[in-house]
Amino acid sequence: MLYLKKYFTEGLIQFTILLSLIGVRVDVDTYLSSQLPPLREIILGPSSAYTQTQFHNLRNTLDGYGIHPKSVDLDHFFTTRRLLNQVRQLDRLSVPSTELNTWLVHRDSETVVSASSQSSPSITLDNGAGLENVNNPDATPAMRGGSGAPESTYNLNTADSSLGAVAPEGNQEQGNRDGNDDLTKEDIDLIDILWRQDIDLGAGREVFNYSNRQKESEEQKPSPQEKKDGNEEQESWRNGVNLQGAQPVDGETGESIPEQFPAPAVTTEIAVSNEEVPSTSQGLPLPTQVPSAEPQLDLEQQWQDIMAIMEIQAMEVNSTSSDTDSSSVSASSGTTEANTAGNFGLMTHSTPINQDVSLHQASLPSCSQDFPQIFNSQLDSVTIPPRTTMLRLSSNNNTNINSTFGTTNLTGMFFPPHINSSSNNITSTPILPDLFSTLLEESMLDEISLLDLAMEEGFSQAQASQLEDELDSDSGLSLDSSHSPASPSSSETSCSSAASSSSTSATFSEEGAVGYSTDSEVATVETEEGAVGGYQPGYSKLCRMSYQDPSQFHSLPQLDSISHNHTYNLPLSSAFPEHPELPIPAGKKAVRDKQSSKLQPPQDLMDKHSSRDERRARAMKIPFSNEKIINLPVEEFNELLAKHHLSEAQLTLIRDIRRRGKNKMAAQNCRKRKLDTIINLEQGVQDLRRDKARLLKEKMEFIRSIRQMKQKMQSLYQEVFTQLRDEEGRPYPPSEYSLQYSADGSVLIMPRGVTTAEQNRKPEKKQKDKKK
DNA sequence: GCGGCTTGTCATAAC
DNA sequence: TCGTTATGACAAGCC
Repeated sequence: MLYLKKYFTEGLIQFTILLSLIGVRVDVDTYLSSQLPPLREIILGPSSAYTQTQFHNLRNTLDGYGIHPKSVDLDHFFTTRRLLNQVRQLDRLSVPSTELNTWLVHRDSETVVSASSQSSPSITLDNGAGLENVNNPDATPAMRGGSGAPESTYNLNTADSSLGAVAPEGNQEQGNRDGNDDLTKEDIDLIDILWRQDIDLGAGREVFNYSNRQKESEEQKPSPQEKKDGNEEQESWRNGVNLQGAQPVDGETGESIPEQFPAPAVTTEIAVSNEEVPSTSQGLPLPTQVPSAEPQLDLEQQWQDIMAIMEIQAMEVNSTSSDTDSSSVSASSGTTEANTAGNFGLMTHSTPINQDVSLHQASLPSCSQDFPQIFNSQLDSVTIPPRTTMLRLSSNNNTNINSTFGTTNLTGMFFPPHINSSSNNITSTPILPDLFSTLLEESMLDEISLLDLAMEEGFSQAQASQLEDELDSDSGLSLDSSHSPASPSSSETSCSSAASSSSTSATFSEEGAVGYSTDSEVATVETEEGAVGGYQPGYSKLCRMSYQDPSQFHSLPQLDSISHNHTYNLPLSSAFPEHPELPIPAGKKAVRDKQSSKLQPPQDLMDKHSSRDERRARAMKIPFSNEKIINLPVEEFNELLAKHHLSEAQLTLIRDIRRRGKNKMAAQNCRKRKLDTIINLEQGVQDLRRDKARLLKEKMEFIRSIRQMKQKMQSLYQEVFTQLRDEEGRPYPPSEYSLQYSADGSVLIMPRGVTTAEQNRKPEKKQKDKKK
């Protein structure tokens, strides 16, 4: 049950993100209240611990004490909207939505047609098959019996016409046996769940409680009439959806609801709109990933892969920026040729965002040439191999989705998020490497000429030297701006990679942050709290991932460099003479701990993993846990103290524990905040450097343009001067005369050496108006 | 042994 | 006044 619940919730979160990315308003608050630290931190980003918060005030707004006010779990409550906005700004995240978009909702008429048997070139069926293969490559009817519910959510290509969306392919076989309408009750139930999730994203989490619903269904089962009623009920709400119009919109979420075409056409294609109806089911599909061989290759992993690819692509794209721009523009304008976009799989994936993509004609260009195999293995099964059919994008019926995913966003999708994230100027940022290289070249090539120009054509010495300095500084700047090892971008990238890879570990901490624990987790924390008692910047300061047991990461090569194992919470012989232990080297110590743990009684084992205060509390026989002592609100804390008759020493210890515990968390928060500040400052520096580079480039362009104008002016001057004749018809020798421009626009020919004062004194002496 | 890093703790100011 | 938080400083432990 927890298993299902967890994956339902994860899927829902991911689905929510996808919906957000495509512009559908989703109230995440409801869903983010679940305890999913890794996902949450990946999705939501920085912990609230980075911001100063009046926890006392916020506490009153929290529902219960399940989350300690200082826990980073509080993120759900006061950072959701801000982070949701950030998520929406992450164009890169729209890539997975492509996957979503390709999940065709298609409905056959009453007849059940096997996807594989379809001769129609419709991508729909293939997609459906692909989806099934992807999500459950080993899917068999037998297996389906075990996890049929989640699987069924993936099979979008079957023929449950009433739903128009969800019916497992596997169930097609069953349907062949039992008839199309003979989906198992579980299937219908699940479909019901899926549908309700989709149309009512504000639903409580109990909606996803499969067993409960199963119970309900079982209660309904006995009576065929009731069953029939249930079907009618489903039918009714389906109809209700249909009645909402061509594009029904969920009133609560604003999400569009898939169109239901009443006509029993063969392979009726449903225009996939932004609503991404299918996504409805997509919230659930995630559970089906569970039985897959590598469930850890989830969305985050794919995103990280994509990010890594895009970083490479960004470089390549920069070399052919014009092509990129054109293709991206064309893609966004809805006149794209898929083949053109095929070079950029990500962009191609973004195109289905257009709601009028006809999936019947849609094809997803192969990503194989651009995507590593790791991603292909995920994507290819979802996307269809290159087809000759092209992605048809209708531009006449686009909703605001198109405005949301305009050219800019599409452009932004090609570049690493860390580049895009820091600047409002999305389009300018991606060309940074190119810009710098250009600047370098231009700097080198033009430096001399610019200085010459400055000297010759009016630039002061100071200006010239300044320009020279700027050019020099720019050169150095370009070299380190994007490769700074300390830059947040690289850090984030590697960190994200580590985080996503870390997701392969099945033992995620359920806590929000290392060192933070809720009361409900006291038991586990007390036993599991070990080496990492607090904030581990190595893999949590940037990733904001939290793990209880760092040993889980020792197998991860990405984290090899982060092998700190500060066992502060392990027994401290120095602090406790009563437990004298010789210091043991960490490596051997771990081994020894492992070995000794088999022999030691539980009490000793607990001591091993307890903090000093915990052991003190045990020694003093404090009747409640340290977590309670630390985390309880003061009222409850005082009540707790009053309830037990405690000695003065015990009370003192308890208050010390509380003070130290709170201070420990405060210190962790403080350090996090510091780090975040540093990271933000680094980001700001990079932004400023980028701005400086841009301004320098503009300046150089201006200088060049001024130089060109001056050259043009010089040529005109020569042309005019050579045409001038004196009273006798002889040309003026350039060595003796020059043209002077007066303020009123007139042009005077003056003997060289004549000062301006003289010119002012006798302007009429040799004045000749030249009307050009 | 030394230096760097991380974490816990204390003291103190501020709210 | 009390409780809590923030933060600098220090120490301990690990690598």
